[in-house]
Amino acid sequence: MQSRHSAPRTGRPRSAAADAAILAATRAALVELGWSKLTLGDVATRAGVAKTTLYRRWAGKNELVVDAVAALFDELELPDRGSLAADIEGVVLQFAAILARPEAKSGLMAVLAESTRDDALRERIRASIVDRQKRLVLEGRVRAQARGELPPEENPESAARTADLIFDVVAGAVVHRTLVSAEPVDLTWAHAFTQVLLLGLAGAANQA
Amino acid sequence: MQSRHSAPRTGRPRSAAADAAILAATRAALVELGWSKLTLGDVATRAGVAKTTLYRRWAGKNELVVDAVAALFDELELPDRGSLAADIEGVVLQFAAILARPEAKSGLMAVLAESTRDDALRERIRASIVDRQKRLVLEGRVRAQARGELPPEENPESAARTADLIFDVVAGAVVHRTLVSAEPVDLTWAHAFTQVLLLGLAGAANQA
DNA sequence: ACCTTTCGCTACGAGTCGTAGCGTAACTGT
DNA sequence: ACAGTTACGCTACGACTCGTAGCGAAAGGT
Repeated sequence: MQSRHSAPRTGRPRSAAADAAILAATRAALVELGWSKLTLGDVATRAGVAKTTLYRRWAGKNELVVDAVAALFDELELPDRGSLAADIEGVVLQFAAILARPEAKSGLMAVLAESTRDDALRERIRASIVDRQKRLVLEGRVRAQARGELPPEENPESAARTADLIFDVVAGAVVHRTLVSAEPVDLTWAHAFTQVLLLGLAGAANQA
Repeated sequence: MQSRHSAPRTGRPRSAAADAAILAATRAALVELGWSKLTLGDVATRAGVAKTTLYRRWAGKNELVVDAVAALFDELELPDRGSLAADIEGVVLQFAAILARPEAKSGLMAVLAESTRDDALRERIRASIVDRQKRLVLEGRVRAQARGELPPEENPESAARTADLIFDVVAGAVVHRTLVSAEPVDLTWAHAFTQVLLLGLAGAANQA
């Protein structure tokens, strides 16, 4: 991430191990303490680095937690289960499994809350977390079109709007179920949800 | 809320005006500062009360913000627009209008984040905010059944599961659209969303 | 009048924040 | 090998917030 400005070629390089240790320590602190009681000094101690090192790399708590949580979403990928319905179910379960982890819950929601007052933070979240999920929606559609389960899109503009709608519905429902309702996203729920979504989209396409 | 233990009949009564001033000051502080930079001392100053008064009534920042945000959801009600689809659209737009306010965004998300590590807080949120929304789903179904738009439920258990699913999808999608995608819930979106939801539910009911 | 509870105010130790300064460590180009 | 450059660990610091305690005064009930 910080290689946006090509790294300086001279001087002592930043320790990649320290980066990993800090992010791991941040996640551990999120699990034990939650967002509000997490202190940067504590994270530094857990990671075995000096507090100043932490401040040299991240501007503050928000940015640090975004990076720590973003790593959790690296494992997200679109499984090929043979049908569009099964693919969606797989993604829902995968996403839910990540959200079930306490560090993901408390960390992600807290930075989202802060992002309402900080556009730069929202952009960081979008780039490192949200877009990674959105990509799955687009890939899933392409794959379903290749299978012949979906017609090729006629109007690219309305296709983009539909993709956005799907994304908000899927991610929103899973997050709400996990976080607000505090009930598990199990096979039963994922199946019922997927069915409603697919039939709704099919019906809307027929009516249009 | 604090009348759970019937108020003591003797001594100086608590000032109701102070309660209102504190909650209003909390919302104002949320707008200006956001969650993380909101301090109880600042809220007390804004409300014109002593900091100690604040601590006598609320255990901490979490509980205070929950009450302050909960008041925003008092205006939620189910409009009678003639059809199930129109009713749902109305609720979606109403809910979105509340969520669009900055104090609702930052406050609600922050306490939700904290509630992942505090069961008592989650219960408080559920009682004072979430259930008020959920009630609308149940009322909407009853009204639609009276209109003949929905069949009377056969299995009360599956009916409860369906209501939970609807609730998570509606609330989740609106929250995600507003907060994560950071795009407005306008008439176009609300209409498209409602159509997908209703057609999906109808299709799922036919297949069952 | 008397009792009870709340209120505003002040003061306090404890903890966190983010930064500065310093000497040392690690790596690069000549 | 050596000088230049950057990262690191450590310590110390003022500023701020936290949550609580103690006090006298205010506001109500009986």
